[in-house]
Amino acid sequence: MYKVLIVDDEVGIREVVKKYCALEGFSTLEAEDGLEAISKVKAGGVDIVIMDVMMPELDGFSAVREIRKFSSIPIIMLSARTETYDRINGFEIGIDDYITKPFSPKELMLRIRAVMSRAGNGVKSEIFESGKLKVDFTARIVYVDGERVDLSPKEYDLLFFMVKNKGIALSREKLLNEVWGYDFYGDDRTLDTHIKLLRKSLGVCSEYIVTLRGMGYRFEA
Amino acid sequence: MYKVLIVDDEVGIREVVKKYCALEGFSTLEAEDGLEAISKVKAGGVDIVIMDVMMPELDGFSAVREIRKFSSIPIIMLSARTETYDRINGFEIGIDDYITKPFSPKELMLRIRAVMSRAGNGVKSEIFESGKLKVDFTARIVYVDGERVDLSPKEYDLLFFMVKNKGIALSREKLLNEVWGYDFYGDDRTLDTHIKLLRKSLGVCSEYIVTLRGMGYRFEA
DNA sequence: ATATCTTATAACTTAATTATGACAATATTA
DNA sequence: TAATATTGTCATAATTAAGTTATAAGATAT
Repeated sequence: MYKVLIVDDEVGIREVVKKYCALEGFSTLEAEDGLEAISKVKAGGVDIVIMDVMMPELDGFSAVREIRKFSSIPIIMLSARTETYDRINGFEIGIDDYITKPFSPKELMLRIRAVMSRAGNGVKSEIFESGKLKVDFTARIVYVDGERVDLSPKEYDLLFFMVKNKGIALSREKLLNEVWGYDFYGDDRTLDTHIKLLRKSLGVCSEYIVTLRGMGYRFEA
Repeated sequence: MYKVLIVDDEVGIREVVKKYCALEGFSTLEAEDGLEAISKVKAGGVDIVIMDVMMPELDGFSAVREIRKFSSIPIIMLSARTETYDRINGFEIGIDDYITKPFSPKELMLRIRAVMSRAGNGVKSEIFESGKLKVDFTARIVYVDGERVDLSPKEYDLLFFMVKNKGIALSREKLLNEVWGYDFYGDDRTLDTHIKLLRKSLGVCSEYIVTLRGMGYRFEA
């Protein structure tokens, strides 16, 4: 069943949206500010977020920016303003639709349905999957054996580069240049260490990273 | 460098896409309507087109139809509608991908890259194959009789050099210089030993390495 | 055929490369 | 700012490969 997270500091707005969601057969979850919203999305189980722009603690745009760091969940913004600035800004940070206050609950429901179907049918994430490993490049999420695995930024970068170049022998130099940048002149063992960390994070999938002695590594899946 | 032609009548959208292209290292060109788009594609130098459907003068679909008469350039459509009709119609006339507004620029960039790599920027393996031996230089993998064989770095280097110079008589001196380096003054038997190891690894394909008594070796395949 | 030269092989020693754990420096987040 | 997580460095261990030596096997020429 669809779960909608309603984020607004005004309880009146939350109640209205909640009521209409119930009529449509969606279950709901509420949050009073951006921080609460972030932790509820992180906790999982949420399918779509309806978020107000103006809120105490953490405003809507900032909250979306945070959420987009770890999730590609559909987000619809509620904005009191109609200016182009908001629209552009919103799309830039990755919202899926916006609606200006005052809005008719009917219209909001229509938008929810539209975004939902788009998320399900149209827009597909770029995903790599092989064996027990699944890498969602769009959401920046990695699953090992069905379980979600948290990787550090460098681990992500390293894994992403290797997966994108799977089956290709990658020299240590190439990896350092591409993942760390051409201006990195660090320790010889830095790459080893991060390969070690990545392998540890990947658990049973660590074997996909093959050591090519005297050369570098290759990702095989 | 990649040049992206952005076709949209809304300057706001053009600006956002332009900005993200810059972040990705793509240079951009703009057009306000279909007619302008056609002439800019005709002028050349464009690698990919991002085009809105709804535009004055000449709409996106009509413009694509025109462009397809003289060019197979990758085209991604921006559509405000989600209806199936648009999708089908779009692919029919030869677009490469479509994305519905509102869209996240991040996703657009992913699509651009996907279309780019599909258009032929993908990595092709450099492979040598003869009889029962197959050498994948890109993956750095050797197959003998369909089975994968693990070679040590020196074995790889030696094999790669011999395969690259197949059919040519290679003196011991030449081999030592090229594979070991001009500064190597080692034992006389070092080369023998590695030829032995390589032959052992190659199994039934060991006969491809022919001994030229008093001279060196030749790779025959 | 056999003396002589060249190459092949096995066993061994040395060298090089990668993996790892501990820690310090740095950046992030609450 | 304090707490936390991430990144980079270093010393050292583990692993794998390379090089050397002695000897055997095989070719070549006389």
